[in-house]
Amino acid sequence: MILTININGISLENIINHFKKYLPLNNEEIQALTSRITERKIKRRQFLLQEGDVCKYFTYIQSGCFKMYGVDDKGVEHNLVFAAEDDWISDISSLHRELPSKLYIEAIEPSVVLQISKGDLWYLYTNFPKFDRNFRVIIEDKYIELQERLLQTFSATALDRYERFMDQYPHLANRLPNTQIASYLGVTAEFLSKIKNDRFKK
Amino acid sequence: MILTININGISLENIINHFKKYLPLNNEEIQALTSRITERKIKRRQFLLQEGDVCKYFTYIQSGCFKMYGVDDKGVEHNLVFAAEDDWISDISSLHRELPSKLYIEAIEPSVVLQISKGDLWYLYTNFPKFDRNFRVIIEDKYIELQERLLQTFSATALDRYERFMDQYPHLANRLPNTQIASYLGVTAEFLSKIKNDRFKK
DNA sequence: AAATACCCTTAATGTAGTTTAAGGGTAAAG
DNA sequence: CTTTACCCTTAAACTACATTAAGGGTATTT
Repeated sequence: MILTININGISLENIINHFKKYLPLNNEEIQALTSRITERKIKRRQFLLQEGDVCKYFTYIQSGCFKMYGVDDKGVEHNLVFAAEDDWISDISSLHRELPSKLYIEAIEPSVVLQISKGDLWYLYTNFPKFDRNFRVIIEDKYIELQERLLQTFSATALDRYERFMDQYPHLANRLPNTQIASYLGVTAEFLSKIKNDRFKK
Repeated sequence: MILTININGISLENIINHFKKYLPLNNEEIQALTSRITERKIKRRQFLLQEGDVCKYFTYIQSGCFKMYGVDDKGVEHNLVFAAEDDWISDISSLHRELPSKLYIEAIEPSVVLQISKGDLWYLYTNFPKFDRNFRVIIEDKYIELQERLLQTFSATALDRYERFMDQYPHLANRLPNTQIASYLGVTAEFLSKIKNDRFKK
């Protein structure tokens, strides 16, 4: 059978296909999910979350690109993650504990997102265990990424980390300015510029 | 009613209480879990996992303490996590993907662990959704910890990170040698020694 | 009791990455 | 068409941390 994949004018095809990579949703689960989703269009430089706010949503990105970052006491931004189309972004710490976030989530490009509120997400978890399963696997994959990155940060040079980033995230590499990549790698834009240049001179 | 909490001479009280912090297990779930658990006594310096091995188990620590670390191409160890009693440890990446691990898990103290094999864990996930839920929350908490640590690594000095570690993990702080803490903080033991001393001289 | 293996510290020297400052490029906004 | 705002690069001085080397302490092994 074929399902309607536009409800209230919201295109839901992407998110439904997204879950097919895990345990695919049945019609009842799709209905439960899609009736709890809000679509938002986000402009470049617009924030989904700012320091001090409590994070209210788990956000699926239909199109566009976001960065989540913290700002240190000198005012320097440190990018924790990028997330583009068909990915999730949220400050899970703030969402779970309902405490003010220390982070910002900001659009790098004009974007369209689908958001689920914490209450709705809890409803889905409680009534449809498949969401527990799917989000367990999603978060496990993110945990693995983060752990590999932490190890790299300790054990590899900035150039190694840069090359690995370019290999691992080709869909991000060519649309992000070097300032943002530098902040993700944990170096200044000046230093990134230097090591990229040194590499060619060899 | 009161359950037997020793099966085949294995003390299961701790792990059952552990799950009470999340969604507590009912008798059927306890039975399913405990019949799939293997107890092992581990000596100091003994490995649960070595680089090149495929990680086969999710491990609950009854007593003792472990470190998980990677070794860089210069042979230097970098501690990713410590885990002590009433905590879990595993290389989730290797466990999931069934690929050789790049990490070591080594006992820092004589320890007793309860292990669940990947197959048994998948059985529990499939037949008792509560395990999906509980492990989702467990891994989410670990993700939050890791994310905070990564941000700190970028934005705080080694002294800040040291003081924060001592505050946050008092149950680890006083039983770990400084060499191990230095490796966790991402600095050399020599430098840690220096900054601790500089602090007092002020 | 001696020997080995860790562990902690101090200090000199070396280096990866920062800071500051400056100049030039390109895209968006008026 | 000009202005503003980012973005990228170069280069010099600076700083946080690494490396090497050495000495002393304490626990574990022989």
